[in-house]
Amino acid sequence: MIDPKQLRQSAAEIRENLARRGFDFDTDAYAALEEQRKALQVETESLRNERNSSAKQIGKAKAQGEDVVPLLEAVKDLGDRLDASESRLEAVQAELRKIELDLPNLMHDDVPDGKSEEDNRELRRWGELPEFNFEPVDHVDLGNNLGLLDFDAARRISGSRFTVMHGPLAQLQRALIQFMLDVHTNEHGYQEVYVPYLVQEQALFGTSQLPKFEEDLFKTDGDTPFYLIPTAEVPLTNLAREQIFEADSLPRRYVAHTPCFRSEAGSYGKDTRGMIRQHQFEKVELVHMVAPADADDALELLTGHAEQILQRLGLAYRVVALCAGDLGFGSNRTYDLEVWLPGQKNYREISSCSSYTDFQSRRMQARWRNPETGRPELLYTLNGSGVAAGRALVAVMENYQDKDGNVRIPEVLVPYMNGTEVIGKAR
RNA sequence: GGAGAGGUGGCAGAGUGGUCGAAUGCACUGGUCUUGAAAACCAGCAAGGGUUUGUAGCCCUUCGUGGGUUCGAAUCCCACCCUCUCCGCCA
Repeated sequence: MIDPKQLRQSAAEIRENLARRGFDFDTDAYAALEEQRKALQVETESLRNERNSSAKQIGKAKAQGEDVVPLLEAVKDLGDRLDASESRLEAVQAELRKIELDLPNLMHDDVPDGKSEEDNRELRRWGELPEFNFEPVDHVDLGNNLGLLDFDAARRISGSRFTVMHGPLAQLQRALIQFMLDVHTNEHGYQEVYVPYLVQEQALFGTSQLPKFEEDLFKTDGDTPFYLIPTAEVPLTNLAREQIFEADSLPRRYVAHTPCFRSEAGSYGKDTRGMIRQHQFEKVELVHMVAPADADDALELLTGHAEQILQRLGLAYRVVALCAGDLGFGSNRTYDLEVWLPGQKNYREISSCSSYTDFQSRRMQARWRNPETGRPELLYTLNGSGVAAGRALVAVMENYQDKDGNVRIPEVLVPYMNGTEVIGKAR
């Protein structure tokens, strides 16, 4: 959520900033509502003030044994006037809130112009593209041939966009997760956290998946429904909900491995082959909570931590800065890591690292105590995949295949595979 | 699932209809004292929002959550949520 105060004071600049995303902010409608809000709020609060002071007067009079009947007479209709004023105020506030919750975040000045993915700016590449003296196949063919990837079974159990993996392949994904967690906790200074996979509405409001993107989420039945987390960003970032952190406890860096659940509504026909886009996938997520002045550095650091994983796995990738049109709803700035997939002869997103400024923390009331002012102020949040385990598995399979259809294990993972160096055909 | 107890400020803990945003203690911050520290003493110390040039002043809201009674609710009534203890069940 954008600061409502800023929304009132600099509506024109905000509209321009959001227009770069292709978002049309109707400032006139907002200003009109805001004018009503102000009048109604002033009126409501002064009525409440009146009520409070007369109640005190009555109390005082009663204590002194005076006749309170005339005083009661004077406040007879106050309650009704207050009720009317309150309900009009609430209606206007609800409309304002609806607009505010629908507004995407302001963008960083460095976000490149552009409408779609094609306009993203490539920042750098790392690694040599692997060369094969045979025609490399994709992970689906590899997995099928090895007898370790079973989309048929997954379809019988759960339908499309699910995967069943067997033996060493299942183990390889676990090895990847374990490796990533070890690097981030032992070398990058993250605290590992175990979090709930089912969360309530307010958590998703906090990180801004709700109210706008409900159709992307799986939801349970019941009076107080749960949502399955689409990313560990939700529970991790909400650790700061309604908290005030001391300055010396920042930055806070958290890492969690969780499964992620996404309905993928609206992506019918996209990435239907293989396990690139699934309803359920494993991810290692990184979250930073920082003082505002440190946010720019934190994004570089966070991205670097995710890059470390790909580098140690020996996977070629590139880093792109998302353009205005491709930027996520709540993001102020995003770097995507795209890994090279020989099976697709293309770079595919494997990590997305975003800075949210105070967009999420305002919704969560996540604060820190600024020593310069002595007051609680909103902290800044960042998150990024470090990295998506399902896609990392795909990348390892495709990049490390040989002409016989075996998959070599990257050196750093061998210890996590009990010494196994190659995955061959199952017998 | 059954029985009981309870949810108040950073923590502990008073408060059962009226000047209560809330006693007291601890913690914390500043000061006095001291060579320094401790102790003692003095003072300060919740959050959100509105108005406003204002981190000044004034005002509103908040005692688990939501409703109700009342001129007035932390306090009374109703519903819900959560925590703890015991019993049952259970990975």
